[in-house]
Amino acid sequence: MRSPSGREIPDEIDPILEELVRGIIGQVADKWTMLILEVLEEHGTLRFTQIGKLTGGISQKMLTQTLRQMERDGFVQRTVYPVIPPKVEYNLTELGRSLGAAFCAVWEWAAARHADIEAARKAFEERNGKA
Amino acid sequence: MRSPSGREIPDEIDPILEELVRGIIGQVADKWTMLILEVLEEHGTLRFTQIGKLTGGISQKMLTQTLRQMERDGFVQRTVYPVIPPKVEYNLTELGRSLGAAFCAVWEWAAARHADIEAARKAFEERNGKA
DNA sequence: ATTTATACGCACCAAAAGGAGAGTGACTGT
DNA sequence: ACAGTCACTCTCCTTTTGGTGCGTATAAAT
Repeated sequence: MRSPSGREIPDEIDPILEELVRGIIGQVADKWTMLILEVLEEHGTLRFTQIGKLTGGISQKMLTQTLRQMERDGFVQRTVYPVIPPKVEYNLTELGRSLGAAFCAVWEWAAARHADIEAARKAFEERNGKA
Repeated sequence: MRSPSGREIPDEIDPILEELVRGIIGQVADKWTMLILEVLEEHGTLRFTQIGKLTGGISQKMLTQTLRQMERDGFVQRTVYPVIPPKVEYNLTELGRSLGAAFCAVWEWAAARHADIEAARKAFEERNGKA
């Protein structure tokens, strides 16, 4: 089967896989996850507070939560040094890096097409905003 | 600048573009948006209630809301036939189809790597679940 | 006269997400 | 003795999200 655009669309999608994939995308597309992914890609290995500063505006709660999720999913590696005061380092795993690479396409699409989207929004407003 | 993975990372990202792109991805990665994108790709032109049935489990409120958003952003075209009872048809625009294509990479990544993710989750549970 | 069908809008409510700020444990520097 | 550091955790509190059910217009069908 082919879509009107001509590109291939899987005929039947395994619903279990679909559910799982959707879940993953949902998490990954999360605001903080993407930001953290970016800063870790740029800076390599970082510790907790550094990530917090570099992402900017994230609360400690969200930082911990997001980092835990990413660790759980195998995107980041968490290294604890048993010193005092505590020291914990975070860095991307290969899986995490491959995720960033996969999302690059969406990034590029959004960068290439955002003008079209904004134009569509303007047109929409004009049609429905004041009418 | 290059990431440890060797793939190119944009050096400086325009924060305005970044914000916009993040917003778009956030919306698009939404559960219902993705589902509707899929059914419209598969079935071409559909009307309101048909989309509701095919997506399965969506409330009318969310269906309307998501569809409006997609129309606003230029992903779907909405055609109203002034008949009674009302008839409204929806179909993807070229922009909508290109969006689906862009997300394909993420889909494929998730499909290819979901086993790794599940393994990571299991390992994580074993480390932290009972310990 | 009443029911049915369609594509919604609106008001209300429950659940979830997320922010703010205080507390913790143990050592180190003053 | 006492404040400072780090990586959290815990408890409120507010905001957001999403579901449910009701209302609506109008013509055709019963």
